[in-house]
Amino acid sequence: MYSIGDLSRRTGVKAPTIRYYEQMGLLEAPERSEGNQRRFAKAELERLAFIRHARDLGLTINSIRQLIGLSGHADRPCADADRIAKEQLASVRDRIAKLQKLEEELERIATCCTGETVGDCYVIRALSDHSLCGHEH
Amino acid sequence: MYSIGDLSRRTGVKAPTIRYYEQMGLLEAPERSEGNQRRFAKAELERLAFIRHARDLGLTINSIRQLIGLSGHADRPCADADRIAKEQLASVRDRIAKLQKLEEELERIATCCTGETVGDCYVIRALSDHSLCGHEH
DNA sequence: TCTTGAACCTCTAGTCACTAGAGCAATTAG
DNA sequence: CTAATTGCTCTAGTGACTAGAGGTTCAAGA
Repeated sequence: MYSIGDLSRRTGVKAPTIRYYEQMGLLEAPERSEGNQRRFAKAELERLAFIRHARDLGLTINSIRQLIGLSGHADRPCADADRIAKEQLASVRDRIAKLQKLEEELERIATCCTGETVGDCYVIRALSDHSLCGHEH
Repeated sequence: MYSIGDLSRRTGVKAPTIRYYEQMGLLEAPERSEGNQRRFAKAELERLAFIRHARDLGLTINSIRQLIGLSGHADRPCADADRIAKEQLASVRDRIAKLQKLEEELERIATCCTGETVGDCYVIRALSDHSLCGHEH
């Protein structure tokens, strides 16, 4: 039996966040002590590790809820779980591509500023004038 | 003189978002028609394009407010503008690095699932078990 | 056994950058 | 002149937490 603080230390998830996950239905309401404090079993520790891991991978609370729903039915085809992971992968790749364009452009903007005052600052001119951009966005 | 809809079409920023920017102090309160509708001058169109561009680059509303503050004083050194751009670049690079780790891991997870049912689904096992990860996160 | 201080409880509100909707008023095209 | 479109303000919702108030419980030392 772990207190919320134990769980927090073991998983690196802050206590208010654990309560939030419970509220969002990712964790089941745990047992309580006589004084109404949460007492978690090992299964909950493992589930929280799962949630933490999935969040680190960028899955939304909703996706995680779906995965938890799936894992309750070990006999069902795993195509859904696979689909969720693939969707997540696609979205991550998309975000990377967008950020790389930004990187390129910010690089140009931030390294080309040779002006002494704001009046001739390349940063500000580049932000004002889209035509200075290397590409569309 | 542009209506809010004109401005929206010209900059690709939705009308409610334009009002929001005004409320946040990024745009000055524009003139109004007799019937209390916003009428924007060309300067506001340009400033909105600036804001749009900066938002596309991932700058926060706060950073943009700072830049707008700077650009009002064309005689001040542009080191601040430069710093804001550099900070932004660093944060973008950071995000890219993190996402690339995720990509790697999701790739492994999503392409290795050969199980037929959730019970032996690699996706779910990998999410539960951090030790299956290729690296720390 | 008592006491102290840390950890815990619930509840509300705040964050960011919008977005959606209700319920009206003004403008514009035919 | 009328109908359709566009605009107005205001409130509330989003996601995933985080912070704070104001109170209760627990565990360890004296």
